[in-house]
Amino acid sequence: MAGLKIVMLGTGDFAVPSFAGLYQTPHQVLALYTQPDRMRTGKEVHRNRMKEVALEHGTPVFQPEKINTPEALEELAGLGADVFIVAAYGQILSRKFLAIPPLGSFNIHASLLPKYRGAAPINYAILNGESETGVSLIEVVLALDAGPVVGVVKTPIQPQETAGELEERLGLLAAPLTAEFLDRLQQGTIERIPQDPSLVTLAPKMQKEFGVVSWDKRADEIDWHVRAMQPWPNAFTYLHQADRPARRLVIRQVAPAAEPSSTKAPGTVLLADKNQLIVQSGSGPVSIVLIQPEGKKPMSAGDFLRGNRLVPGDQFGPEVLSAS
RNA sequence: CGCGGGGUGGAGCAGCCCGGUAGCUCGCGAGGCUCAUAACCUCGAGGUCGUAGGUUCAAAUCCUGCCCCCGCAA
Repeated sequence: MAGLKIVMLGTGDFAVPSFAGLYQTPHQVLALYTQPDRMRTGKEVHRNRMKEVALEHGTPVFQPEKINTPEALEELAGLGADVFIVAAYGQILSRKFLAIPPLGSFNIHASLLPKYRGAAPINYAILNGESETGVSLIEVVLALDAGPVVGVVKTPIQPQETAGELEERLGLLAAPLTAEFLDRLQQGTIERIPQDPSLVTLAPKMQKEFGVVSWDKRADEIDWHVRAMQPWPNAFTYLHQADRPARRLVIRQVAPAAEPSSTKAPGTVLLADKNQLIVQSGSGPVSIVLIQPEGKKPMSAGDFLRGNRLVPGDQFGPEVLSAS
């Protein structure tokens, strides 16, 4: 039996293993749809690894500005695909889009649906201190990430895992799930399990302001936050010292600490010796492990303190401190 | 041509504006002190100051090109 004819729609690195894995299956990749190359960082065009994979295999690449225009849909329909696979594509799909493939459209989503519907499921799973997450394969319906689940794989979140690291791991887990699903789809043996509406939670897109560290949270919550914000937008705070302008600092890793106990305000530097930088949180001290000043690479607290004299009483906090 | 910071012994920084003997906190090595130590004291090794050129009696420092790293912005 010949394989299914597939059109892949995806942009993010999360989708790469699943996409590349399709070439190892009997199924046929007709085309890749991915976002236009307009994302730029400085002078360089942002790398689109999905596009690179497609080009390596001689697969046609389409990059319409809007997928839902009549012209784009007509072009898409003309490919004659059996099924669409969507993963981190970045565009909302219309009713007419969904009507095209005979076997349907399926989305690879990086959470255990119905938890964390939306653009940033991985970030929210870590932010909320979940112990477990995973990848869900769902049928695409008009409501965002609301379709029935047709496949799932779970994995524990590792103690120091950042959102970027977890995304990479989930991307790898998604590949066999997707390949195996396509076989079942062709055999007509898939099972659609509806999502329980009472368990739905949302994970809206990350924004820069989400990176601001709230020192009045618990130490473990600050750890979750710092990990959830990587690699973007990054957890950041401002260091306020007497007679100096505030400095913006990215916090890359923290760890709850045992000592010293203090009743100082959250954000207050409690200890700054040669190896340790300890700050008061909303629930005891928290140790800053890796820190990154503007224009510098991440460095250990010890390295940072060698070139930057901090004393107990210095304040971490928002850009402008409220009067104490 | 989006804005900006940086490249100084192994690490993190100062010095640059106002050119004139390479500095600070650590690390490393030797010795000392100590019951002992990541503590303390003494001594020491280690640097083409990113790179190419220019100005100058003299350049880490001023000027120009280039390379590399990073933050913001998306």
